[in-house]
Amino acid sequence: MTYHHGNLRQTLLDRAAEIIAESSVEALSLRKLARDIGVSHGAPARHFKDKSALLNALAHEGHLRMSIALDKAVEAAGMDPLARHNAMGKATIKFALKNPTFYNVMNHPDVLKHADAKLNAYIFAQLHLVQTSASDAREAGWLPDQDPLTVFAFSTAAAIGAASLLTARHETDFFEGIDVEKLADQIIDVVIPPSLKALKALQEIEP
Amino acid sequence: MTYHHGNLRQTLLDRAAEIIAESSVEALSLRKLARDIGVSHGAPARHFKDKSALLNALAHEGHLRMSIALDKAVEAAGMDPLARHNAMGKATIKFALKNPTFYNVMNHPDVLKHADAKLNAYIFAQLHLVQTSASDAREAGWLPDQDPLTVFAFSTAAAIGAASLLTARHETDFFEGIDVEKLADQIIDVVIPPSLKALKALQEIEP
DNA sequence: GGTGTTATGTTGTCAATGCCTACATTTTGA
DNA sequence: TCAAAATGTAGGCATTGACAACATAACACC
Repeated sequence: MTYHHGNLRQTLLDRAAEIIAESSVEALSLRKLARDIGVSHGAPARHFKDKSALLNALAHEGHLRMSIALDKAVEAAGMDPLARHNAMGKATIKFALKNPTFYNVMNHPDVLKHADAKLNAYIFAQLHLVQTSASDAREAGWLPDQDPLTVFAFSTAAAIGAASLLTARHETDFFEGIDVEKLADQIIDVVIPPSLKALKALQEIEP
Repeated sequence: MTYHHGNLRQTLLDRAAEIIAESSVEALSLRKLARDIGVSHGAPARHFKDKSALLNALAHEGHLRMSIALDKAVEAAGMDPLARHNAMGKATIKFALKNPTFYNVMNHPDVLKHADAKLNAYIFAQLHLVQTSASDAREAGWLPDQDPLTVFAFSTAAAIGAASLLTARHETDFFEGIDVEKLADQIIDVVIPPSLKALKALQEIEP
């Protein structure tokens, strides 16, 4: 009856996300995906030239959602540059914890390898935002002795490292029974004090 | 003439590493691997039950080499717990930069997913070593206000995050023309002062 | 030195997959 | 209305991972 599916593109993306969540990126097969949805094995090609193209689209959607989450968190943090950068770091890890599927796709080596120009530009722009945020925090008094690039790379490394460490839920789970969200916040608070005020207080006490 | 290859197992591993270095983990095919070496397509099965088994073996070799590199770096750092932990962090990133192939295999999601018990145990043990190192540094005066788990997770996240950030050599190369080894060292020095003396000096100046 | 056993490699086969092409049906818009 | 574009189908092809049956080499033991 309905020869045309109507919204196959979105259905493909949704079901693909489900399959990846259940197993992994590698386990995703275009033919199985088509079978699941109840459409012929050639149909997906009309919407995604390639398997890479589909994963690319998923990664893009993930980046969109993540940047929205980060924006929101940063705005909620107010005007203090340290608070904003701190919030950005925490929000990054939180996104990874709450959206493991998207996060996995976004960081999968094969996906990154075949990322198209648009996706690459998006990633680049996002990194640039983090860089600016780090520089702002530095100019407000955070790590004044380090150059801006080091400060940026340090905070970025901590955030993505924490995300990858805490989302790694394979056999060797080092964080069994631990509140990883809380741990994530604590990590970021070590990276950058949660406010300019906290930074000053820290400097007063140290002698 | 020589119907038996003689050391097919090692040859497979070596050639596999080359192929991965040239392209990627996904691009590795058992049949192409066999063709390259000049052996029938069924031969690899005698040495590796599975494609996963081969990658597992490669990952294991990578972890072995890395732990040797870390041991060496830590011993060379002397007795100061801060210097040792600092050296461990730097050596981790350096290993990733100098052995991108092994590092990629070791951290590839598909490889981790199919890691056998032995490999998992090895990874677990390695993490435990880092945890001990972090605790020692903490007891020597580093970040005394944070709990040991936070201190461990913070330093580990920074190291693996820096490794992944600095080895990500895709289109969007944010670190074009930058001395990444130097940057890596600077990042780790922000994470943990390179010596107990440096830590004290830092605390004196701060007021 | 012969011989049975194990280790190693070969060949053939199968199902699954990604991608391509030719074709069918629906939708659209001038 | 009807031609063109969009969307879905069906079949085919080369590649791949895994398996099984077989061949040969290496080795241990008498």
